[in-house]
Amino acid sequence: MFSNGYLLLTTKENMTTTEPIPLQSTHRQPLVMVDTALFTILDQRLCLILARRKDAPFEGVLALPGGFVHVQEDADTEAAARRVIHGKIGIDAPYLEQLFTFSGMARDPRGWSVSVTYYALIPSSLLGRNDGVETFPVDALPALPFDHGQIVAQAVERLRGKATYSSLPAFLLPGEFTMNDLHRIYEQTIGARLDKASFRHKILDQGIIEPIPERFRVGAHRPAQLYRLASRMLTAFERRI
Amino acid sequence: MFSNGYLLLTTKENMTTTEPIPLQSTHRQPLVMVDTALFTILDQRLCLILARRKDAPFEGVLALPGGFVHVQEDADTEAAARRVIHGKIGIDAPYLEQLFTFSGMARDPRGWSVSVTYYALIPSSLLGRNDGVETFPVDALPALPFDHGQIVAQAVERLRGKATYSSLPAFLLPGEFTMNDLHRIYEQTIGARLDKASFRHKILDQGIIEPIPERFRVGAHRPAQLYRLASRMLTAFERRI
DNA sequence: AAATGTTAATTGCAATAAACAAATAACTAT
DNA sequence: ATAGTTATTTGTTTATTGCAATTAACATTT
Repeated sequence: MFSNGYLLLTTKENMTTTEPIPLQSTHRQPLVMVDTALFTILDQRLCLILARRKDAPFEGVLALPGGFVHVQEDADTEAAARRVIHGKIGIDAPYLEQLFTFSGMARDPRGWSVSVTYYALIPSSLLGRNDGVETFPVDALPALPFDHGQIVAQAVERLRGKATYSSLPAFLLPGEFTMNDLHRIYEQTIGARLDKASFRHKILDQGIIEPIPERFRVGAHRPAQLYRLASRMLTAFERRI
Repeated sequence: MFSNGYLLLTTKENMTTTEPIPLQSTHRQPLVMVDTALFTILDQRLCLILARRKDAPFEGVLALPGGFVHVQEDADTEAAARRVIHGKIGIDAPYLEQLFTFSGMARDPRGWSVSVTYYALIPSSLLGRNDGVETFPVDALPALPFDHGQIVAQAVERLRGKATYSSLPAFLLPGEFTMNDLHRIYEQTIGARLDKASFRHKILDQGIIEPIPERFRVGAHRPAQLYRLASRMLTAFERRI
């Protein structure tokens, strides 16, 4: 059957030649769900988007948006996460990344379960009015059901870890922003002070943003150069905006 | 029922007061398994431990050690991974970390599945003789079944990413090692040349290892100081060794 | 015993990057 | 015009890193 030694990846071709194996685990299988930590910036503070649960357990309680994985419909758990996010706040997240998979007996009163968690960065400009959706600064969250507190803690840690040396926080901003906007966002996500001059150098050297020619934000001060994410930083999705 | 507003975490206490909710997902649930990428150093090369599969599909083919999650027995997926590793090579992995959760229709001929993957670092000194277990340099692997090639690629990437600024590679070494041993391991895992002097400085400044007083490795050269992982770097498990 | 070879460990210096402090620029509002 | 506000730049100082050369402590060979 495997005369060529090894098979690399199960493609659709060899799936049809492989007879379907109805093998089931001899053990009861857990529930598989996805939960999402959605970050945004409001009033220059790093915030989390929470939604009131529609079903038991914890019906009506604020929690991370989540749901079961739909084996028939979802291509994978990331697709499930996108579906959950779209269903909850009506938009596609510009930045979405798998965080961690939580599991065990204790996390859900329904029993042993697995939750594949994702975190996403969402510019507040994309947020409309949504029923049952509320935002909270990450340093002033309500108590959360299940192990969602743990999930949030890990999401914040990951975001902070990545923010220091990547373009991540820029995804929390709208298309145009000033150097100071970006500076504030980085300070918020990292949770510490950053030197303005050094920050400017690092960001520009890395080439993750580019100035928009002739575009400035005016006000009671020297006009501020407007920047945008460098085109090479954008996903195919973003470029379409 | 939730008169105090919110519940933080589902503890054993409130699990008994919460009536068991036999709620099931309205959708068919996927198979949940764990797969492990086990790294070790042999002949000063970064290697991966593979095992021949005992069951269909791909029976007899070399693959990442893995298995189904046992809802009854496993505390969580990490416990399942530890069980798999122990069953396969008979030891507990000194360093074990969750890598990524792969999912979807295409990865397993049995249908839609979820694999929570882990990677582990195992000093070759702990490896005994094991039936059906073989090691391969990561840059000379056989073709692998399922999506295991992808899993390995991601594991190597993660290891390389973390190695640069952490104590990770030190877990691939036995209890005592020289600065040169460590230097070689870092070069292997990172896959690039590192300046010896700078390396020495960085490692010692970070305090991830400490010299063992009065202990040297002798040979046809100036005796080399022996080091060990600084005690604060060790897990509770490691300290017992 | 002296010379040689080998690897360990240290040192010095140039290049680079980061942190800190301050000055200057370009406006608005009064 | 002047004061106020924020943007941007310019130095100066302080680590960090990369590279090359040097010294140390042996074993081995002659």
